[in-house]
Amino acid sequence: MPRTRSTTSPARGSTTATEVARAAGVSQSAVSLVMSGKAAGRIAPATAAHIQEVARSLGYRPNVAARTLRTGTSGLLGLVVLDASHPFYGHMLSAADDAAAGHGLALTMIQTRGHEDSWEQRLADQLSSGHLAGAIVCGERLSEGSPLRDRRDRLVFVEVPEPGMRSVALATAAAAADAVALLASHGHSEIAYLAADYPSAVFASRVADCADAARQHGVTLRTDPRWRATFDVEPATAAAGRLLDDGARAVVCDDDLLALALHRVAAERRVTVPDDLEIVGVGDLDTARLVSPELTTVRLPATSIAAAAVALLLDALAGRETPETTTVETPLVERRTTRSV
Amino acid sequence: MPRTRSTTSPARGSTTATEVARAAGVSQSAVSLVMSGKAAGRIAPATAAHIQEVARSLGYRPNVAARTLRTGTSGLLGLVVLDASHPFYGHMLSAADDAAAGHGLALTMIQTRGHEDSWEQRLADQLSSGHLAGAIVCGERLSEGSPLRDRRDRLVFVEVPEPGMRSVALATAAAAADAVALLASHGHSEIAYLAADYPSAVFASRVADCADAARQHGVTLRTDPRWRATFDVEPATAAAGRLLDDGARAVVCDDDLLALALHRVAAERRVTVPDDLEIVGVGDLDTARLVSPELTTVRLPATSIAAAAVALLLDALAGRETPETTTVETPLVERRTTRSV
DNA sequence: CTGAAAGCGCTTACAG
DNA sequence: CTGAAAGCGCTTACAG
Repeated sequence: MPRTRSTTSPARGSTTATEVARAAGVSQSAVSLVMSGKAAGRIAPATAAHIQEVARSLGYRPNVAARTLRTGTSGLLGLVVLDASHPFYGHMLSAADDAAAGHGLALTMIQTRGHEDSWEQRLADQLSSGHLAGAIVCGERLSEGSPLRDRRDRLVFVEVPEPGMRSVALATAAAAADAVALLASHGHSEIAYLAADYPSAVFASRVADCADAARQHGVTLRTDPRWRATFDVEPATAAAGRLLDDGARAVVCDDDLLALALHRVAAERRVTVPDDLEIVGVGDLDTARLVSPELTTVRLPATSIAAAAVALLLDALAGRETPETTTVETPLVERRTTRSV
Repeated sequence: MPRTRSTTSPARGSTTATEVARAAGVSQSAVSLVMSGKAAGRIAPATAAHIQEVARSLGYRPNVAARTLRTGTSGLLGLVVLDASHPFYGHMLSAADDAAAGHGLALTMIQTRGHEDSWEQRLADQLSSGHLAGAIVCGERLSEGSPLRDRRDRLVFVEVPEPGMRSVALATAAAAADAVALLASHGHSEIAYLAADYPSAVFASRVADCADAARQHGVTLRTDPRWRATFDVEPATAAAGRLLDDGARAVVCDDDLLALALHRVAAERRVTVPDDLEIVGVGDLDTARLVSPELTTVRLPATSIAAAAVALLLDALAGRETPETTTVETPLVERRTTRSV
């Protein structure tokens, strides 16, 4: 007579290893060994095949919570991004998921937009609770006394390297220098900067790179609090409008979405691009090639970046020693919103 | 003398409830009760406060794998989308994550693009293994004999209702009718359809809706295998070019990205929009308003759709009875790629 | 109000 | 080659 299910235990529907073992006439440990691919040399091939068959016919799937509890590491990776609805981060998500899936891992995300003060704690909690095995942090740096400071072995930083942590750095400083050099060579003595209105470290780093480049080329980089906006269409077009009102003729933008907003406002006002206004974006979103004239922009190759970040994180989780920083090239792609000579 | 850690157990760093209990001088069950918010009337307030304090000082986070194993339900929801890098699905991801986080749940995704034949099995496995508590399926229908058939209580379908399953339906048929009516009223007797080259059910359903509407308006809806493309820039612009070569003057597109590609090709060829070519998209991506002329399109409100889907899924998981289908309105937004009379 | 104990479903030495 | 057993860290009746 089968044991009555204890009333303490919650209702559950799935087949367990014990049930497979009973049906196959073997021990539960034999089932476990076979299912986890550790049967070689420990279970007779015929027995293993029989177990496989019975497991298949019962639709058995090892319970991941039990496995995680027992082994101490989960199969979930976190990806911290500003906003999953931004096409670049969408690409990162997509590519990181593909890369993780290739290793039998799943991906979950943490959005920082609107959670600027809490994402670090939330991520730290998810790491402490064993929910996440590790995480990739895009575009952000750690705050003073961050609860993530001592998580070196479980974190990888992307876009803005974090000292002492594994990082995927982007060569955007070189791209910024190229952009500034290009605009300076067209005779601009002033370059305006259309900035993203988010506290993420990545944007602070982008203006800084441009300012450095401007200094080297003897050109002025102008910034203004009124030339800042989130990526939403209305604020972005409004900020772009103010920048045009203020007479900008050469503009570098924190992001393609901002560049596209400026592009749009220029078209509306019949400002000729690139003759009367030159625009450089960052990202090389698909849309950069769907507007006319096509956008000159700094290409951020999401697929390579995501692959590098996942590889670095897997090394970290496996305790493998790796060079601390991987650098990904981010070429300036000259298209039609800058003049060609 | 502290007990030596069993050599069988894997290395683990985190604080456990037992450690908190020891430090606080109470039982492990008291700690559990307090941490899960079930202390009211069971633990003296002073004791509870003390436990809270000790837990906080030790940085204690309940292990989620243990909780999941014990309670039988995980805190992870799945979102099945064609491709996370598509801005609409990026928005869905973003909004669904916000909605889920509001209930203490996390979100993970499953991409169908490139995994047309395996996503159902993969999702079924993740459900069976207890990895996912439930999932939201966007734009897809179940195949014959799908392993997901009997998962009614854990699934919600979005975009294309699945018979017998909880669904968030979109009123896109009405929008398609409006679009066709608009174009017909401008004197077009033929409307061309620029189609998405993915097997997802949602696209099949969109053409079908347009074909129905065309029939009702005595107008011909033309489709052609050469007028199909994925959302990548090159194939999309190539297909748009063929459609223009073939003389289309009024075009409905499966997606804004396709509409934008057509918009781009038209600009390149100096085809005047909307006078010589009218374009209707689907999605109302941000970019629809960043091109000039702005795109007429069917608005898909990702935030409402995601919120409705998460709400329905939570009802399902809680065993609450709900109406099977929630319908979200998807208005046709008339902008400048269609004529205004 | 509090604690001891069972048990969720696995993995992994260990004994045979 | 195989099985019995311990134990991962919780939640939850149950007894006091």
